[in-house]
Amino acid sequence: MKRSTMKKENISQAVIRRLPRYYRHLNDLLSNNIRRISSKELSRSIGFTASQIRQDFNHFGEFGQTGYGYNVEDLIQEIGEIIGLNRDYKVAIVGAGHLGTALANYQNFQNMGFVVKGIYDIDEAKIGDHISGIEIQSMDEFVSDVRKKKIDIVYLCTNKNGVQQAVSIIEESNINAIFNFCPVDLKVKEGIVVENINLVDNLLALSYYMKTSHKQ
Amino acid sequence: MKRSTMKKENISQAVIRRLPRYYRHLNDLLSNNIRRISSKELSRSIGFTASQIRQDFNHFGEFGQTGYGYNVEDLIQEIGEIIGLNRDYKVAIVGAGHLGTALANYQNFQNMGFVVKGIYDIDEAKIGDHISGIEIQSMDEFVSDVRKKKIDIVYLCTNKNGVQQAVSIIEESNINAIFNFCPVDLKVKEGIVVENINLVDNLLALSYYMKTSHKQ
DNA sequence: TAGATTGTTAATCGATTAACAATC
DNA sequence: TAGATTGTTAATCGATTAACAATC
Repeated sequence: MKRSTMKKENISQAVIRRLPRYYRHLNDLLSNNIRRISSKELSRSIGFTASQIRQDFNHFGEFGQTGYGYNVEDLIQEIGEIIGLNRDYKVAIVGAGHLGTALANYQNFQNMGFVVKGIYDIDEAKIGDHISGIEIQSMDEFVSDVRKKKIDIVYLCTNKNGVQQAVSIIEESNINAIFNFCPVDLKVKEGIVVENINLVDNLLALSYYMKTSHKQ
Repeated sequence: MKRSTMKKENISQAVIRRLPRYYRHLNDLLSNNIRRISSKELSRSIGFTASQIRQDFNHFGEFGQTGYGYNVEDLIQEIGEIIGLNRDYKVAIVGAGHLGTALANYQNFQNMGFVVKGIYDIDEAKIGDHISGIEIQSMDEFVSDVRKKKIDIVYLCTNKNGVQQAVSIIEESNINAIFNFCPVDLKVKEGIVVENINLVDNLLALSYYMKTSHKQ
């Protein structure tokens, strides 16, 4: 197998969004002790076409072996590196409400190497409390504290009113990735990557599909 | 303006996923007292092309007026109906962990008419506790209780191990919509609509884009 | 009326699928 | 070797964008 050559023409969103699916699915296969798989078999279990699977992988290198298929363990390693899972990430949570609390306790993130190192809020009443063993600090300390702690990512879960103020403070720090849970189209300065989770949008899509599935 | 004729050829996911964006954005415009808008102006503020906006709306009817544009209020009403917001929905939460608690308290869902009416868990220790004023009940009571309460939707937020058992129980009830927060590819019987939220997938996509935005 | 803007058809672009030579 | 399966090019499909006649 040729080593990940990272062609990187310009890989489409569609491809990138499938990478985590591959990663998760291949890990499931491995834990069922399946150590080798063809695109055809993988197609059957993951639900993408074999053609698409081969196309997807080929964006990043030649991971397979003609006439043999793919080594599951190697493939997990390769895709993990492409995604960026060959390291840990330090996380700050901004907004210590119910959602912030849930994310601080969310094991599936920690298991992937995303470790919460700080929690911040503007509400004086909350400061000093602990969530998941971490003390809630004031947003006044945010910029200096995240620099000290070398934080990589913010999980943004303030309420709607607090968002833009929080973003301003985050922009003052050296953080360049925001995982945004506020139902707002965030405006951030260049160089900051934003992944928006808009649960309301998803719920409304579900609502639409409920109606249509009924009818036919 | 012609009334929503509901052509319903076969509307693509891409279009449906934009509907909540329109709905949210138009409400923002209305609260800024903008009562009339052209596809061109809307394009500038929402970020889709004017052409796409007109195409999208035309899947559902003729909502505009030649030479004038669209009436914001009417458009909100129309899109709301298409999404299915002209009614309330009764929700049951399955899994009373941190995430279930956050969702029970999430005002943005309630504001759209999705009202939590029951919370269920298998953990005996939690049963009888209250979240957001609602008593946690045993999953043993689920089927009869959701029928009694006329529940429409389940927010599924058990841990990974509990998922399939929970799904079996849900399938016994008359519920046909699941908003799934478990990082698992759910298998459900036909007729049940599933909207999957996989936060890990989103976090991994963010991780990928962090790397690539750095490099260039 | 003249200008603006829709609804809709046609053109373009991009992503998915099919096909197949290369080769393990 | 024969069978299997990749990597990759070509064909197809679907979604987005452009263009423009109709008309308010």
